Order: sequence, then C-alpha cells, then structure tokens
Amino acid sequence: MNNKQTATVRSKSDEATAANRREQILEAAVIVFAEHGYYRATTAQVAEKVGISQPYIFKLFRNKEELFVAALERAFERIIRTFKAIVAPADQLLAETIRSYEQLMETHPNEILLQVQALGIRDQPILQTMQNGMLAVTDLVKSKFVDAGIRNPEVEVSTFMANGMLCNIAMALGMPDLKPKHA
Amino acid sequence: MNNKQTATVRSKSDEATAANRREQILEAAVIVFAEHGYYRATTAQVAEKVGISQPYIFKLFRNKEELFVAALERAFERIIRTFKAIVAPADQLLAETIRSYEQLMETHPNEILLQVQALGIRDQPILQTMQNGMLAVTDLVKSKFVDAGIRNPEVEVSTFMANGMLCNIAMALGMPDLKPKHA
DNA sequence: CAAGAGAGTGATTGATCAATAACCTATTCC
DNA sequence: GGAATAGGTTATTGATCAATCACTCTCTTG
Repeated sequence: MNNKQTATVRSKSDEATAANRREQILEAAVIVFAEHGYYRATTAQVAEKVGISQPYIFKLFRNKEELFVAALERAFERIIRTFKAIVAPADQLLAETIRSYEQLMETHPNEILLQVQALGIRDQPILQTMQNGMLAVTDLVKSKFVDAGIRNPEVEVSTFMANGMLCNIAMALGMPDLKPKHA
Repeated sequence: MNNKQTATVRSKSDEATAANRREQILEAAVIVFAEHGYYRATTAQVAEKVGISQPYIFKLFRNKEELFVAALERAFERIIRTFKAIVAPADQLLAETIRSYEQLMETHPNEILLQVQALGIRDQPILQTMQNGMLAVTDLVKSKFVDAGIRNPEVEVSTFMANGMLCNIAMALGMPDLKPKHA
C-alpha cells in the first residue's frame, strides 16, 4: 500500500496544487498585509513567506488588489462563521458573543488587524468588500439578537460593534488601556 | 497710509513667509493624507494643492514622515481644543460632548479621516503620535466627566470613545447606517 | 515516446516617488 | 555695490515594486 510515494508521505494539503498554493498565499498575505498595510506590503514579502517566487503569485491572483480582497474576505468569513456558531440563551447571548470575538482576536489577530488596515483604503473593490463585510456582520448579530428576543436589538448591536471597533483599535495601536470598560 | 503696497493689499496671513507656507502645506497635507493615506499620498500632490514645487516641502519639513506627524498633531490639537471649550452641567455634559464631536466631524472631516488612516501605520513616530493623541483625548474627557461628578466615569468615557470610533469608521467607509444608535 | 498540461522560476521593465543638488531672484542693509 | 538672507525652482537620482515575458522541469497519458 501507499506505493505512490517512496520517501516522503505527502498529504492532500501539502501537495503542490494550485488550490493549495492559493491557500498558502492567502494565509501569508493576511499576515503581511496586516503588518504593513496594503500599499506598503509587497508581493515579494508574501512570496517569501510562502517560499515561492514573487511572479508566481500573479499566476494565481490577477493582481495585488485581488489578493488583498481575497485575504479580507477570508477574514470576514471567519468572523461570520464564528458568530453563526454561537448558541446561548437570551440572557447570555451578548456576553457569549463578546467572548467569542475576544477569542477570535486571540487566535487570529492578523485577520482583525487586516480589517483595521482596510479602513482607510479608497480603492473601490476593497471598499466594497469592507462595506459588504461590515454589513454582513452587523446583520448577522442583529438577527441573532432579534431571534433571542433581546430588547432594543438595534442599540445593542450598535453598542457591540462600537466596542468591537474600539477593541480592534486598541490592539492596532498597542494601547491595551483603551480597551472597552464594561460596567 | 498703506504705502508699502501698490496694487494688492497683502495681509499677514498671505505673506509668503516660511511660517505661513508651513501652515498652508499642513492644511493641504491633512486633505491629501486623509484622502489617499500615508503611503499612497505623494508630496507632489500636497505641493500642487498649495501651489508650490514639490521639493520646497522639504525645506520646511525634514521628510514625509515629519509632515504626516505634524498634520496628525494638528488634528488632535483641534479635538483637544474643542473638548476643552465645553461647558455644561453634569446632566448635559455627555450629550454636549457628543454634539461637539459631531460638529467637529462636519467642519473638519479630513482631520478625522486622517486619524483613521493613521490607525494602521506601524512607523514608530507616527504610532507614538497616535498613542499620545488618543491618550490625551481620553484623559481630557475623563477629567471633565470626573469634575462634573458623573457616575462610572471610566465606563462612560470608554463608551463615548467606542461610539466615536464607530462614527469615524462609518464615515471612512461611507456607511451612514453604521453610525451609533442611541437608546 | 511525443505531446501537452501543470507548477514554477529568472530576468526585466516601466512607473512611481522621496529626497537632494544646484541654481535663481528679490530685498535688505551695511 | 556687494553680500547676506529669504523664498523659491528645475533637474535629477536612486530605490522600490507590480507586473510581464520567456523559459524550465516534471509528470501523465494516448
């Protein structure tokens, strides 16, 4: 058995397929863009992190902008997935949502920083991705709050988003004291 | 009288002194940096707005980074000045502070956008300026709340900052619906 | 085994920009 | 009148980078 390989055992996820390379590039892109921002990050830095040549990135992504958009979408997808997975009684839903987000910030800080980086970008496709992402998150949380029968869902969602943003900014600026204080 | 001038009457503020030029450049820099971000904005764009040559900027500012820092400091100074000027009874202080900030966002949107642009920048002097600015604003508002005898000043300030940030982001992303909803 | 597809690279290019160098022009004032 | 001084300009340079081009290498398969 397993006679296709001689020395190394190669699992599906480290086979050098275009699809796997795309994933690796995206993962590296999140880190590099989060660290340096869209305009200062270079495709060469992303390539180096993956261990491929810089031009190869352009075989899998049309251009730098598309790479950034794909990375940003990946970040929003994780947030959406995380919030969708929350199950909690009405009186604990808000606390549980906050806890989930705090955990996400610990496990995937670069995806959060990527969004902070994207806040200032005026490039239309990137701006559109940000708007779609923010709207999707807001709507999802709101529907969860509504379904749970929480009073004033609009206000609660807004407050949640505001505190989340302050949290993001506190992290981006390295100012832990700026983090939201709860009563 | 006024025999120093023949045709045009030149007031002190449009005399071509280095100090006046510095001010004009700073004003243009706020706009250009707010619109395009630190890395994408060019010194040539700033120069064009002022109506001077690009190299002349470097006679008045050591480099691009120093220009950005000066523009950012100017933005924070206005916020501080605005908040310092507020006088209101305890039961109206929060509402009045919010109103002041909303007005500032209307009169000087570019100074707010500049700060959003600065959120992602990792350059040490710029980051330091952001940290100092955010801390100064937070401390000032807190001392106002404390002096007015507001309960839970820490929490109130934090909530105010969070909503302010959400407001900034709503503007930056062109998403008016994202603006904070108050109960 | 030839032909093609898939994965990947090295070399280069064309733009873009911050920053410098060298120079210009008017005014002041000894 | 000549020498600072202040306020500017033109031309240039040296880096940096996204993106393209022209290849190579290695399977697979009819």
